[in-house]
Amino acid sequence: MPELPEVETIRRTLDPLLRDRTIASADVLWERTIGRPGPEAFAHAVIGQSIAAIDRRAKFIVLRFSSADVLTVHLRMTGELRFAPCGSPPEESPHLRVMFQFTDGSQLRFHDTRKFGRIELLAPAEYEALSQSLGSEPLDDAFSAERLAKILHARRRMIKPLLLDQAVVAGLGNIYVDEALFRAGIHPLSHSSAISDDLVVRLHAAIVEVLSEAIDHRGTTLRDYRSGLGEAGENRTRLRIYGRRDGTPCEVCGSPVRRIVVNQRGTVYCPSCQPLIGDG
DNA sequence: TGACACCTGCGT
DNA sequence: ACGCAGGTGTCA
Repeated sequence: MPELPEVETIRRTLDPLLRDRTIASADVLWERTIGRPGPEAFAHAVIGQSIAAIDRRAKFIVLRFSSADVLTVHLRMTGELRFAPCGSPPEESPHLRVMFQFTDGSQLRFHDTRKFGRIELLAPAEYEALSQSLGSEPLDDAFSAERLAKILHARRRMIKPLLLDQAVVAGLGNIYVDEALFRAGIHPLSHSSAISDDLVVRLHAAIVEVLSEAIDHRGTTLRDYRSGLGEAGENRTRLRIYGRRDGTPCEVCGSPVRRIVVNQRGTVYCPSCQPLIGDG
């Protein structure tokens, strides 16, 4: 479900609600949701931990405990993290997978229809290793057009799979890659090393713009995504290419858009606005 | 690089 | 009944 803008929106909504709260207990209703250190050890180890900060890295929500341990949440396709104030009605959803109870009676609930989401408790060094394995944060100042040019020109890969690779650029997913390539006028099968510096500048600007706008509109809700307060995002109407059906007219030039499959991901582009560069 | 696995639900 | 879905990990 969520890409960088959705995860960031959840982080922002949860930040003031979770900060300084202390976990009283954790219930694991679906064991495979918990990776390290395993369901029982996890439920025990989080008791008494208090939340010092909530960060985001790539598509991970990162709860930093005052102990320096780190709880990571990856929502994968259908995960949802929701805060429930003290006195909220009990959970009735059959898709509740993990529930954290705080000492003041409020709760943090992890729902996940498809059960792909993962929660882990990591020691500081383990979290560092995870973060090291991920690529640039596209909204950091360090992610410049020059840096993107180095990344693209150093690899011989198709541009779309490259941008989806979290070890290269962290946080992009299927929606925003298609949107950024559309805005930059680059065919998704273009060869990364053949993209000119001028086009890389356009692509860099498109990535930053697409992600920033989506955050401004609190994410894209297609079906499952909700903020930490259960609200849908407003970005869907701003999508220009993602999700369009094959043959429907391009919003810019009117020629029919194409829908293809790239690495098992549905991919929409306009053959007229997005010419192929290199072999693809 | 691709095929498949992990899962459930929804639209056609 | 079938295909498809905001993701990623692991095989050959």
